[in-house]
Amino acid sequence: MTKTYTISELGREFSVTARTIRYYEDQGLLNPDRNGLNRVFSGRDRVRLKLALRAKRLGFSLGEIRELFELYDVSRNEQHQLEIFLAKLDRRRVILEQQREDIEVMLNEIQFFAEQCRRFLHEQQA
Amino acid sequence: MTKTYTISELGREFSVTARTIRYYEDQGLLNPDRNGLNRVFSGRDRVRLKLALRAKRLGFSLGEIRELFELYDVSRNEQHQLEIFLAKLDRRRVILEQQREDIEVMLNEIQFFAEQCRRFLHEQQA
DNA sequence: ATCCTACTTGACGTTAACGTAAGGGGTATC
DNA sequence: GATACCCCTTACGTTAACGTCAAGTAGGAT
Repeated sequence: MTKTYTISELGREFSVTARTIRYYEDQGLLNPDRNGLNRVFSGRDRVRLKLALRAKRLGFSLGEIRELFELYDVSRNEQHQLEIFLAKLDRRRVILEQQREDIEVMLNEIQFFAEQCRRFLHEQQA
Repeated sequence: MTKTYTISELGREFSVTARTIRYYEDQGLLNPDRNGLNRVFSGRDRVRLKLALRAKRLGFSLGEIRELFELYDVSRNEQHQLEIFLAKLDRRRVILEQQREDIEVMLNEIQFFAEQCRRFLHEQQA
């Protein structure tokens, strides 16, 4: 008996609504079992939801996320598939590295600007 | 005579359509001058467009970007404004650091998985 | 004069990612 | 047996960020 989850349990854990989770199932990101009508989510579903939400924070669309999941599942088959997958991974790696650089720049800007603000506040008090 | 730009020049430089640039003006991110009907963009507009696009890549909405621009402009006034601004900066910093962590995790996963794929491909060839 | 090109202003269309409301089933608790 | 939850499906509504015409203007080149 591996652990299972209800829709509201997962919603609470990851701060998303049931609607969102149903939508993700609809889009092929999750594959819960059923107990009658009720969804029964596995640990695998939970991991996938977690991965999906992280990817979303990084600007992946749900379609892209599903693609990655599918490739992840299927890619143990054909060499050609693997090579395509590697290329996709590489393209995404480039984007991520660009994003990382963006973040560095922005964090620096924020810090610099916050510094300026604090200095200004100190001058006012003197 | 400081340098100016047409809408298509900026579009070319940053790989966005004229529609996008007009939309950004509409949303208060850019303030081009006019020569008759035609927009004339300043270096300041160009910088703002660049900043806006970077922020967008990081998941800022256009509304948030405008807010930051406005605060950046106005915040030299009141202390209270500055403090609010600092708080906003801090909230965004937390989000950015979360994103940075997400990216690190994802880049590691990608590298690990790519490694697996390559190993698999080598086995196939042997 | 006309043609080309770049620019303009509407205004309606589109997509993703949900929100929300309506109507209903199952169970356990008072 | 009514109340209270939790769950379900169906289906229409919403928002952001543009795309995509249509119709018109303004300036040079031929």
